[in-house]
Amino acid sequence: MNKQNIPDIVIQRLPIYLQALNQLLREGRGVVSSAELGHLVMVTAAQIRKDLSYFGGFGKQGSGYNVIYLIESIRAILNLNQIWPVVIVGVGNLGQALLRYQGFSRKGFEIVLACDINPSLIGTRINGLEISDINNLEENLRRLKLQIAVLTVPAACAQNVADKLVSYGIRAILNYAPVVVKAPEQVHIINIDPVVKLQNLTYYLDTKDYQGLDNK
Amino acid sequence: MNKQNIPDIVIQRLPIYLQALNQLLREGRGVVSSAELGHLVMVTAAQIRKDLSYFGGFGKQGSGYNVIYLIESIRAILNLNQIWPVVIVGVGNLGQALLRYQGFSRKGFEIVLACDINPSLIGTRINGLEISDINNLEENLRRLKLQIAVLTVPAACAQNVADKLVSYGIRAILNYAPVVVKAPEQVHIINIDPVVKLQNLTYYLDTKDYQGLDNK
DNA sequence: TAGATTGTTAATCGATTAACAATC
DNA sequence: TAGATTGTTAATCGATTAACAATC
Repeated sequence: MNKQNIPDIVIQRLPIYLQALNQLLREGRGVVSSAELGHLVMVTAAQIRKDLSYFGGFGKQGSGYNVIYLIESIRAILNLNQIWPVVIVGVGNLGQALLRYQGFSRKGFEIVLACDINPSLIGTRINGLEISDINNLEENLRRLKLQIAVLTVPAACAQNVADKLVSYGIRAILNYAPVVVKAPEQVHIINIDPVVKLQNLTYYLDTKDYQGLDNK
Repeated sequence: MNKQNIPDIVIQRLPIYLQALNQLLREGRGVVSSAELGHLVMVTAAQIRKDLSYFGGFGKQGSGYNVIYLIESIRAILNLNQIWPVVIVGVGNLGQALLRYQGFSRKGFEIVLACDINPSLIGTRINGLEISDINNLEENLRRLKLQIAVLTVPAACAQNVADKLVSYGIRAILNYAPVVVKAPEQVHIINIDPVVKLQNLTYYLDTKDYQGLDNK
């Protein structure tokens, strides 16, 4: 099975399956059927089986999937059997919060570098990590050989910073800045501007002062 | 045009178009073609025209779309011509960061309520807002008639808190907790656990200590 | 008018689901 | 063995793209 052939949308669902499987593990469950797992993550049983079948057969007819074995299998597929070092670029409110967030290290992502352009931040420590000067970014990235960057800079400089990150070897960017950041296709980018997500939700809500221009 | 018939995925793209259009507006651009807008947000020109056509015709043959008019049209479609009050539930690291984040209010989302279960937080102020007791959530939500909640509580209580939010009238949830939160179908939920997004990216990266179980 | 670009239809592409033989 | 559930194929469904008449 070739990595190229597997739809992105299948890969996107795997971490969610993993989340549910870990929950089952904590509850002491040994096996789970595609029907039950599907119920937990809100997808059909057929979809779960189809998604997994891209990578092989992990279940047993008649009983279902061994929870531990499926967890280990998905972790292997997603390359999660290692600690991934991460850089946070931009230590504003969001960047600081992510630095303090315990969830990353608990799940195998270690923030090993945080940088900013603000002189009053550079040299200070947050959660034990010293904030470095963004002007030393190239040197630091080349030394640490990082592949993953979390981008929490203002919109105005996001593309510029992203270009630099890519030229210094970054291969994956989690972008919180409110712009669509572009990069060569071998670089993977996920955009998660929270405002975009909220603006998506408001479409479905009742509004008090609707001033529509359309025929909705 | 019936709201039911429009694919969710179309609605998801509208805020991104808006983002790019606002950028064009700042640059002083008066009109833009579907080809150029598509280039900015990495979708085809045909898709932009198709997406917009669900709501009406906003362009002019020969020249393209008036930037200001299209911004106003999309804002109307997404119900953005009002300030949306929001509650943040759970004032840990992430919740605190979002409270301090300026991007929400700048884009029309005002955090009017923040609550937590931790007695040492309740009564303190962050960014001018007093943290309230989560035990008063029902009373506060009924009074403020909020429809949007940002969920930044630990995974273990996320579903429980979400159930309460729904029963108190919340209709949209932006969920940062690392679990798939379930709700009746008239309640809209977007999950944005950052770890899930990172786990998606690692699939595509080079790994040093691969221990695969599969045939990739 | 000539050139450009929309809005829309039909064709294509890809993802989801249903169904069931295989088999635990 | 009987019952259950997988893995996979084929059918269906839905989204994207190509093409072009309409028209600015």
